[in-house]
Order: sequence, then C-alpha cells, then structure tokens
Amino acid sequence: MPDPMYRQIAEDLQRKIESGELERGSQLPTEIDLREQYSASRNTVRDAIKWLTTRGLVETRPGQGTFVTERIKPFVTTLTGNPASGGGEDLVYLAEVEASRRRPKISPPRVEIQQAADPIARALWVDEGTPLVSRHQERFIDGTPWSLQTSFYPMSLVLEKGADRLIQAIDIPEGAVNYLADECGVKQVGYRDSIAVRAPDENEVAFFKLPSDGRVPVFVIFRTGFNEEGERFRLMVTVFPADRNRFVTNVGAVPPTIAALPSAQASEATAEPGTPARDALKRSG
Amino acid sequence: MPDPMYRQIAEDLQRKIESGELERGSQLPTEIDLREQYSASRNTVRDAIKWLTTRGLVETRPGQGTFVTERIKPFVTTLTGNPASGGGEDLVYLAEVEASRRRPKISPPRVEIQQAADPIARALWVDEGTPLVSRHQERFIDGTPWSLQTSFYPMSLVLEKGADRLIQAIDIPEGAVNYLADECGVKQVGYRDSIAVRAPDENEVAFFKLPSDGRVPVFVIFRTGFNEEGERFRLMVTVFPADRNRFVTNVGAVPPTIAALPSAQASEATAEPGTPARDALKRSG
DNA sequence: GGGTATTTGTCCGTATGTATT
DNA sequence: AAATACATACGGACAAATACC
Repeated sequence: MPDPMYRQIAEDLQRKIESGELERGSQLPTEIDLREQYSASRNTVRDAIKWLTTRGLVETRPGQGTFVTERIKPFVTTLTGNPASGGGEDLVYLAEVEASRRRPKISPPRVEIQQAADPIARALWVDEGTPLVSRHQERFIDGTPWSLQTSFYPMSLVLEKGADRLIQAIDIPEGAVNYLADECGVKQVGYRDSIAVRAPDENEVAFFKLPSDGRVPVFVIFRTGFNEEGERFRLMVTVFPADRNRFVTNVGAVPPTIAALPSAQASEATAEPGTPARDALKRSG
Repeated sequence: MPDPMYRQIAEDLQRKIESGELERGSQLPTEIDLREQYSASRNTVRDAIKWLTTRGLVETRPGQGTFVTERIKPFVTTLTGNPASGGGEDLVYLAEVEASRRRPKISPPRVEIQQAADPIARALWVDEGTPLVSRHQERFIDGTPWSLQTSFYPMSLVLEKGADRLIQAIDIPEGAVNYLADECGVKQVGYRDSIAVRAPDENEVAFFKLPSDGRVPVFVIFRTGFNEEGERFRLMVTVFPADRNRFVTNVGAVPPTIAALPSAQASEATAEPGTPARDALKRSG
C-alpha cells in the first residue's frame, strides 16, 4: 500500500535535497509550480511542505517562497569544568567563545526577589515560599541570541552572609561563584547538571527568533551548586536553542578540547553528531 | 491585531489543558463538536489541533479521538562515572535502572565489520576506509524501547590485540571497556561525551514508537573513549527519545544521586526541568 | 513612497478513505 | 455490519508579506 500523496511528494523533495539536486539555501519551486509538477492540489503540496518543515529540511518565508534550510554551525559548550570557579559560567563562557573566534555579549542582569515556587524550591531543597534572588541574563554570540540564563540564590546568602552584590543589577565580572567564595566564604565544591529538551515557549521563540511553530526544541540545563557541607546554595537554569548548540562533558583523563586549538577547530566543531548515528543505523538496519 | 482563528482556538484549548480543565489523558471534543463550539470550519479546527500536536500537548488517534498527552515519567541517565569501567555502559546502565526499580533488557548485539565513513572516521581520528567493528544493541526498560546504541572499535584491536570477543555477536556482560582492559591491556582513562538533539529518522520512529510526524526529537550522545596514550580507541553512539529521558553530569564533590536512594526517587526524578524555566521566564518577563 | 505582481497564509466547503469501536 | 472519528485530497477565495518597478 503506497504512502499518501503528500508523503510521496515530500519524500521526493527530501531525496532531491539530500542528493544535492536542490542546494542548501536555494529556493524550491513555488506551490503553484509544484502543484503542476506533481499533478496535485495546492493544499496537498502544502501538506508535503509542512511535513518537510516539521523535519527542519525547508523553511517558508511569506511573500518570498520556500527554501532549503542552511546548516547552522553549532556552538559547543563544555559542561565539565572547575567546580570552584563555576565551570560553564560567565568566565568559562567568555573564554570558550573567544577561543572559537566568536564575539560574546552578555546583557546586564535583571534581578528580582521571588518566593520559591514548586520546581525551583525542590531543586534547591528549600520550602516553597522561601525568599530567593533571581538573576536573569541574556547571552549573545556574534550578535545573535544564544542563551537565556536565570540563577537562583537563597536570600539568606544576602542577609546572613552579606552577599550584597547578588541583589544589585550589575554583572559580576569574576562570576557569582567566585564572588561568593571570595567574599562570603561559600565555596562551590561541586555541581550537578540536568539536561533536558522541550518545545520552546513564546518568550524563547521571540528571543531566539525560532520558527513560531515550535518545531525547534530547546535544551534546558539545570545546574545545582553544592557547598562544602553538601548543601544546595545555587540553581542556574539555562535555555539554549537545540539547533545551534552541542554540549560536551569530559570524564577522566581527556586530551584538550578541540575548541582550544583554533587551527583544528573547524574539523570537529562542525561535525554534525546527528548524521553519523543515522548513517550507522541505516547501514546496519 | 488578533491572532488567526486557528491560533485563538489552539490557545484557548491550551489554556484549558494547562489549567486542568481538560485533564491529562482525557479526550477532547471531536472535531465536529469543536467546529460548532468555535463557529469555525472543521479544517480550521484541525489546524488548531495540529498546532497543539506540534507542541506535544495533544495526540490524535484515528477512529478514537484527540487526547491530552500524558506526562511520561522520565528516566535519568548519569553521564559522569568511572572512566575505567566505561561509565554509562552496560554495567552502569543495568545498575542504575534497577536502582529505580525498573526492569532493563538488552538485545544481543548485531556485529558488523565496516569501513570507517566520514563522521565516524573523524570522531575516531582514523582515515576513511579503516576497518571497524560495529556492535549495535537495542535497550529496553520495562519492555518499552529506551535506546539504540552502536559502538565502533578499530579492527586493529581484534587483529593486533586479540580482542576476539568484539567480533562475536554475544553480549559482553562485564562491559567492553572492562574486557579490553583486562584481556588486551587497553585501558580507558577518560571519555568525552557530545550531546546533540535532532529529529528522529524512520528507524528510530519505528523502534521507539514515536509519532510519525517527527515532532519528538532524539538525543544523540557520542562517547569517545581515550586510552592511556590519549588515543581514541572507541566510539559509542547512543540515541534516546527526548520525551522520556534526562541526562545528569556530576562535577566535583556532589552528594549521591537521588536515583540511588529509592525512597526519595520520585521527588526529583519526576520533576520536569522544563516547567521551572518557563515559569521563571514568565514571571520575570 | 506608492502600486503591482508574486508567494505564502488563512479559511471555507465538500467528498472520500481508513482506523477503531 | 454500522457508526464514529480522524486522515487525505480537492477546489476556491481572500488576506498578508515581500519584492520590484
């Protein structure tokens, strides 16, 4: 039993895209042209295009046409670092981005005092309603939006430990983890990252300029920081668009990251981890 | 200027779902009913449902109806472990799953000899065409498909180091990394994980029983193993459905994982990392 | 800036097929 | 076998965005 017609059209176009017959970034025939090519109605052609759109193969631009999507050069973030300096925080972020010859930018933080709500309270192991400081920052690379980050700290750090700079809407250049260690004696001896993926919400679609149909998911990374007593004193929630980001963790003795070697950077940073898995499975399936 | 009608319908239904007015797993009114409720055509109602479907809020079942999607209890995999025992491989996988009182199952491996193709050759730093052993396994939890894993080893390990069991289609119960260390003196002193997300291919849709429109992405984890000389001797590619998996990495001194404490497991394992970020952004936006 | 042609987006109505109960 | 509900496919009309003259 053959596939429905819109699938046949979509798969034929997919084949042309993957074979290179339709080049990356080039424009597809208009819906009217495709209607004639495939002897189908315009709505059926649109269903085929929608199928390709969901899979990220093409994108439509009102008033212009339908285009084969370009490959985005991914940015690689290393999650394992030095726990005492906050690994993956501002400092590491800036160094890592500059090592790959891109220009980072961080917005000034938006600081708020909140009452701990359910999921955040649970992650920090505090009761709901506990006062928290939240610091929210937008991060850019080469002018394009890259991540949204919100960090949460118990207000007790400010009230009892004197961490006044946490409630000031000013960037902490040396990193909040270093600041807390140096000024307040609260040392981060370890952290745990939890990595998940979900559909973006409206704010994220707008900020990252993602397609409004929500087909591009976002990474959500929860970083819980532990002090010397094994207590949770910090939660950092960072959201990254999944189409332009990779994450790396190193365990044990591992040679230096490729990104640290500018000359070799192009070779691995641009390798798309998606493709080989698919190839491997297809070959062996 | 208001949104198009199908968006208004979709957002009204979304509100009802998130407010609990429409319960998880319950059936929505039929398309005909919705057509009358909202005074729209059936096609417009279908556009609204499609919008909700793309975001994973509802699912349609031909002949039955449209249903609010149930939340899936995620399984958490720890990526950081003991490099010498393969961290995150069979042994750790089984222990971790059993600690959370779920029943794991691993298929016998499908073993093949391949010539290294582009992306895999690059990850292993070998020339294209180099002979490789690939070992492919399907992994299940509680009978449901959980991951697809393919490991690649240079054939030189078999030919020169005598790692004969790599080319036998039999599971290596102690783990391939332990086997290579004990039998062949090839010790894994570290590994690097690369984490990406992409749309599933047809094999993955079929195996994981994902919705065929490809809206549920998959995690792809590349694990590159390094020996004492800092050489890459192993590549493991694992694919997980993104809707039922989370990943955790621990850095520095971190208290034991929640999953290791069966009583407390429910509290954090079921916390959805997606929600708090969204809440946080909404509150502060 | 304005007007026009092109292209995709939205919305309608209808008919028929397919899966499930 | 019949009823129900979603899936596919067609055709038409107008709106909105964009590009170009």
